[in-house]
Amino acid sequence: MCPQKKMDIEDLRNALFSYLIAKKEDGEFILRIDDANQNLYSLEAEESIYTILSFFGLTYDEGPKKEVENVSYIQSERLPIYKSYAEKLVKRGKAYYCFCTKEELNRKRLEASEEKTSYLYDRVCRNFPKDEANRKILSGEKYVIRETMPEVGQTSFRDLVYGDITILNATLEDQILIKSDGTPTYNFANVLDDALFNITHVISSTKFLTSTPKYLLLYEDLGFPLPEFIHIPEILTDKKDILTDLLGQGFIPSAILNYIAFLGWNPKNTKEFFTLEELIKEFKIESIGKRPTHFDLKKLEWFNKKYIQNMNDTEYINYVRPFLEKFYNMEGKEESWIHHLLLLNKNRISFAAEIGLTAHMFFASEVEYDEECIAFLKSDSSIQNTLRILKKEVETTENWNLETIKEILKHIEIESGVTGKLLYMPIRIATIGIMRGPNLIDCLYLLGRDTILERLKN
RNA sequence: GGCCUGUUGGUGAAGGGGUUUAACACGCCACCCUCUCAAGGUGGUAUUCACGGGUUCGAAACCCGUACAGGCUACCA
Repeated sequence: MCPQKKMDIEDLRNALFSYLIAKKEDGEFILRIDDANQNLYSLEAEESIYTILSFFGLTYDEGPKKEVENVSYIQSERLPIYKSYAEKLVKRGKAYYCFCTKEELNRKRLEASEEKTSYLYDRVCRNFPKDEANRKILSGEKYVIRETMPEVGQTSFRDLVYGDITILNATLEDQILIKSDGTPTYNFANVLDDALFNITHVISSTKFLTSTPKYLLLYEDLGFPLPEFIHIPEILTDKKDILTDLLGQGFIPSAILNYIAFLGWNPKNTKEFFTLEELIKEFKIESIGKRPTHFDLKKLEWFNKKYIQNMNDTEYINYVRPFLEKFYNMEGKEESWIHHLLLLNKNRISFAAEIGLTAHMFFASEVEYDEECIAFLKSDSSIQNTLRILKKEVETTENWNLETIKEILKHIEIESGVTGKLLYMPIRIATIGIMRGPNLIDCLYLLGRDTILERLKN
């Protein structure tokens, strides 16, 4: 994991797939923090990795918390190791010191691009005599260590998702392993760490697909056994920080995980609900897709709604209540009232924060009618009479409960002679202020006698 | 510029030469239920698989081109 920006949806999906593959293969899921570049490091980002992984139940078997044989999984603490391996490669003739400056290289690259040709490092330092190189280094001259790439032939590997990938060696640059400040490049550090930690399955974004032959060559030069390579498709989104947003809106982790599992994978049957355990059982590397997928909020909302519907009442109340309390002041509200309100919205909301919208009518200090309401109130001559009777009935009702409210409605029906929509809609508009909402009787009950009389004043 | 990968409805996708008049799910639309909305139920929603050629008795599936998209081509990760 990369501690440069907060974990987002694609990082989570990648972690999920890695987790599933590790469990599937009876292996270990290892967390490594790739913070070799301290300039780009962000503490907030690193912490988000721990909190999010644990929040989603993707527990790692090994990670930065423990130290194993004095080796931490945080790269910055192991910088000397990379250097020593690079030196080893130099000794074996698989790598060499290079004294070319950035300026020189940039100039050459620019010239090449002006001529519309590609530039690969021209390998001027490749055949530098060793003792002279050592002399330069001793005298304090800056250098990088580059890998000696083969000039002819091709390099192939089998990706478990994308199949056989072949790259011409002539297109490979003598890649830098150790930068002039002595730190390893990302590519080198990763390959070395993966090898040193005996990583068997390298799962990464398709972004690294074309770099993989380079990694492969590094494994060979280093003399390590090759891992399996699994590249997984990109997730296309038009927004950033989606995950933070989702969590803020109260989306359920298991619902997010369930949805995310389908981003680049599917069970090849029509099953759609999966727990993490079921995913472990049914996930197959062969079923990972090749094409980039779009993140679809609507579908996630549907999943989340289904998860809400599957909760029992207690679970549900515990889930949404914090959000209700965040939006509205619960002072003086009875427990049973809060529960009634919450439950009334159980199959109306897609995610917890939506309670803020659906419960609005019970907390608004005043109701404002929109044009549709106003038009309706004028649509029939019986309406004013209905409301007049409603007011009278409410005023004379002592006990305010679902039963008495039902009776009130019955009385209005008899006295006014109207039924159906013409009976209910005016009451609905006059009390909750909108034409759409939950069951009227429940609404009236929750609103309470006083609020209703207040709203019926005008 | 070179190289790699991908392209099935608005979205996720199944299907890997013939039972496909392209499954299933989201979305959307209509209807039913109903005081309204939501939920639930029923149905509709792809003149056909990016395009053009080829192979074949037969192609969404195999091959070749083209287009488009993304990635790599950094002393970024």
